[in-house]
Amino acid sequence: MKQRITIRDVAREAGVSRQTVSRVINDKGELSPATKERVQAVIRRMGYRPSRTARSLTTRRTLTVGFVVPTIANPFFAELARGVQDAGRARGYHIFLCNTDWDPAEELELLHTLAAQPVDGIILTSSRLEDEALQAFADTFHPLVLGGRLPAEYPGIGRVEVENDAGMLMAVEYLQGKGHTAIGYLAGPETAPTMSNALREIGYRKAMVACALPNGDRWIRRGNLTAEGGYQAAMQLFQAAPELTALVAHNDLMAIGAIQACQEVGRQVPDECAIVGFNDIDLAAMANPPLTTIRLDRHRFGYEMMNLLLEMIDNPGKHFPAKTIPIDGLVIRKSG
Amino acid sequence: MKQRITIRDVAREAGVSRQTVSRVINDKGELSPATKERVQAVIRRMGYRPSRTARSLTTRRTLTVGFVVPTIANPFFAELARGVQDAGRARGYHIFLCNTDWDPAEELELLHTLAAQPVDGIILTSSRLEDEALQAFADTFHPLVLGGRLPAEYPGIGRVEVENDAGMLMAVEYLQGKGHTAIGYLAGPETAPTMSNALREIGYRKAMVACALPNGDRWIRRGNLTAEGGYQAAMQLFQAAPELTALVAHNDLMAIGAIQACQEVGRQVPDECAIVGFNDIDLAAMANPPLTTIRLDRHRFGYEMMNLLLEMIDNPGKHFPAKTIPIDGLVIRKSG
DNA sequence: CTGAAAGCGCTTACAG
DNA sequence: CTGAAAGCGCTTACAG
Repeated sequence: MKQRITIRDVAREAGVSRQTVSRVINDKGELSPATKERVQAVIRRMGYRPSRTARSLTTRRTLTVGFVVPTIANPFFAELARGVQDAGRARGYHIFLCNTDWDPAEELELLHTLAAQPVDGIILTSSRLEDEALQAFADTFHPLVLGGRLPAEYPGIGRVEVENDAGMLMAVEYLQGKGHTAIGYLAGPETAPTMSNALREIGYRKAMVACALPNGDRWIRRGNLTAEGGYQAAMQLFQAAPELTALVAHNDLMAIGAIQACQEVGRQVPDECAIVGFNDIDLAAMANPPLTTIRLDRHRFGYEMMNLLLEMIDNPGKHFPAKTIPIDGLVIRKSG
Repeated sequence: MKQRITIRDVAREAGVSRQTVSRVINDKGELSPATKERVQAVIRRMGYRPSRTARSLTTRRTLTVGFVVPTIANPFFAELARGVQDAGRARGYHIFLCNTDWDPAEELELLHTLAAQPVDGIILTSSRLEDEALQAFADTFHPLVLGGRLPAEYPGIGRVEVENDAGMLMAVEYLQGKGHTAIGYLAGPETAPTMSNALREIGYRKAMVACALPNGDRWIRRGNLTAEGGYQAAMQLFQAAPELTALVAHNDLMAIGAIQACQEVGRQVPDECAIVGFNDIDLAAMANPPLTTIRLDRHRFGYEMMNLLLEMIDNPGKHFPAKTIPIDGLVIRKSG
């Protein structure tokens, strides 16, 4: 790398002190227009860019946040990431991307690494950590924003939740309206009750009860939150509960896998098995048949998480209530 | 945030100088086992973690690299990102994720921002920048690794390319073997000849010539590199060239969109229109019908880019030849 | 085997 | 409106 141009070089060249240069790059304090302009000209000419590292050391701000997801290869989290970045960009924030692969131990390790990085804050989605572990971490580092799960309030932890119950109710009511009574559920792996998988599954169970539909564990099968996982869970369900005429999936990827499973066992979608997804990822419209799904604005979700984090960074110690991302409604396409 | 524990605190607590603490955390220089152990105990007890920022300022290493993609919402780039991260993890490297949305101006701005960040190196995929702009940037900052495009060799620029020609030849030969002679191409947006879109399109054209098949612009339509883009390009092609019996797509997402288009115009896949994708993203197997596609190991691609970058970081000034990621072959499923 | 000094490139009070 | 001094938390030579 070439010899770095520092604030000292600019100062010498412009015939001012380093603080003056600092003032013009930060647009802070009173400056005579003349010197300001002169310094700016020198900066442009020399191609000077202040070192973020040096700046971070004194300001204790890194303009960097950690964004932790199970896996960025899942389009849902990728779309979330875009929202996070867009919200951060205006403030000059950069994003450290981290994947946990759903492993709680890995997740905890990552959090500590990020804290030492250091970052100004962390957005943690679909955490698999127990509430106690999260709180212990928050005691040593904050702000921390949790996306998609909803533990008890705790200082230093911001929460952004999804209206899972409302979404699931929409899905089940819609299917019931179409005459379905045996509606199964493709669930994610089993987790503690405040984690996102569980939250959505609870939504399904509540919805079945609210619609006075028979329900219980026998119409639920678990799988990874991928198309492959949905395929396998659906295959098991067809075996165990052939009476099912409709399936609601934890997410669109699993729903796409379920379509695949129907194809394989010779069930026509939607006539012999209706399928409803959740999230409405970009790909949902391109499934075959196109997916009927509950729409959640992923970009907005990411955007709100980042905005909350930024507010927490700007107002240390202040408490913010949990934010809720509304369901945008049911998008009716061809699968159900 | 709590009061930071610094090397000074540890030194005082352990009754040694700061340099000694520095030596034990970096495992560098001679230390008596006794002091080493004592200092380590204090570090553990106090929960000390060295500040990366401070360390970066003196070492001029940030253990951070920039990873620039058109959009992480495309699963191909997301899978690449996993490979990059996995290669970096062992060395303690973190990844700054950046999206350009295919905009060259945005891309250039991002590169400069990353350089000022600063990062130890940058991986740039599917760059839309002209060779001159890339070289001018490399003059001020390196190492830089380019993925998927292949400009002339240039100091400070590492290159990792994909065997587009071989892949396209496989696809076309396979289709020809199935009796197809009218094989269309779903291309990405038009770009300069060294950019990835163009490279793959050239591969298709060469393959058609090599197979002595009729070809030319009339069997090519462009679209965005998304399922939606593939859908639209395919619709145009069905209109303009109904004689086509097979379609090769720039990537799997576009191929999935093409299946959608077939569905819409009532063409059976693969009987009335065979479709072959490229990359074999995770989702390809879950398309309906499952996608026949050219397999490229995305994880390996990402991994190799990061490894090359790491080698360049470790050996400044040294020149490395372009790496080539081989095609893993044709994966025959149901769409073609 | 261990320590004192200087410095990385900035910003933050404090003067004037 | 502008500058001199100190400091952020480390590491890098240099001594001894």
